[in-house]
Amino acid sequence: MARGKIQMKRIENPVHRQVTFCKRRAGLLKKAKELSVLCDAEIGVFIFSSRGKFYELATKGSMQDLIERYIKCSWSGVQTQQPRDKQIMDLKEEISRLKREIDVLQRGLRYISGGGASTTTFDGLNDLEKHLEVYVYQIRSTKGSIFGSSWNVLIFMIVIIWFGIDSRPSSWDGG
Amino acid sequence: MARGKIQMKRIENPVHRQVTFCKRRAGLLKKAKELSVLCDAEIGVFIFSSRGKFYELATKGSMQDLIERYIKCSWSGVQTQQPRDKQIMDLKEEISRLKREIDVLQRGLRYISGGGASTTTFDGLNDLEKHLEVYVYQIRSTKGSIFGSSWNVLIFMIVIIWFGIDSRPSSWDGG
DNA sequence: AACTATTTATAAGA
DNA sequence: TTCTTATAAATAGTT
Repeated sequence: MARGKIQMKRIENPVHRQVTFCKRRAGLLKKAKELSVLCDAEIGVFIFSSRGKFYELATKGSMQDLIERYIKCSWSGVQTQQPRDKQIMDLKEEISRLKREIDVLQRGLRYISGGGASTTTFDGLNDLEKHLEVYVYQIRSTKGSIFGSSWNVLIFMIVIIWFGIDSRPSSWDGG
Repeated sequence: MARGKIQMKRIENPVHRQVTFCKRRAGLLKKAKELSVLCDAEIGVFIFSSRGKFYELATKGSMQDLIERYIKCSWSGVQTQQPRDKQIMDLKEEISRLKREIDVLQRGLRYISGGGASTTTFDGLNDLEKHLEVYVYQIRSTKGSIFGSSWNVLIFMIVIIWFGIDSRPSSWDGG
């Protein structure tokens, strides 16, 4: 990819092949980590070199977990899972479910703050203004961009942030 | 990597995250294939998206073969159970945290709809009230970590979701 | 889905 | 190997 294009076929010169293997292996693993971090994905990579050397990467947890999950996704009939492994997977599924729930709310927040409503909506709450801030998140509010092209859902939110002096207000047992 | 650098952390905007996921997933799989071809390596990649969708690539043969080979190379023994117990505890803690987060939302909802504020605030939006739901959500305080014990900030939101007639489920990972 | 301005990755050379 | 650097690729923000 530099100083000239290369053909997409096996590099015959063993020295070049080895050098390229090192460089591109590092690049691939870096890209995998980045994807995992940026997009909250779980990624596993194995690489067996032509001479049998082995390299691996598992983001978020172990390769064992990833393989178990892979097996669950792809070979659904296999009975090899231990109860403990099943428990871990169930817990992870529950976490996913809860995160999805929160995600919906975040989408709504972005919708409303991006233009769906304005702060004038808060006129009725002016008496609190001394200790209020209104946070606005920025996002496009176009129908279809947030919910994909498939939901006709509009979400409005009012966000009131109350800065208390003490740790918790009595009417709200927050923690 | 273009039109500006990005921070290497989870992309919070779900739309941006999805777009980046699609682009970078394609890029990662392409790089894996290239490495395999150029350097005669055998490569397996799995990707689980945050919404649970699954993508894989196995160069030269099946993923099953790769996994068998992986197991031979590096999974000869079974790991001790202690790390697994710790993992289970960590997962349970995360579930607790997420549930607390949702609990706060529910309390906020009751608070707002019960007395603290009323839907009359939304007079200007009454025309939308046909099919609405109210959600409440809490987001991070300005002071510390999300939902840590040290927040003096409570955030109330009212969320009104309007379901349109031709709603269909959206697909995040669809591509 | 396309389009670019930029950032990254990297092939070749030192 | 490792560093450098010219260039190819990938991709973030935008349309």
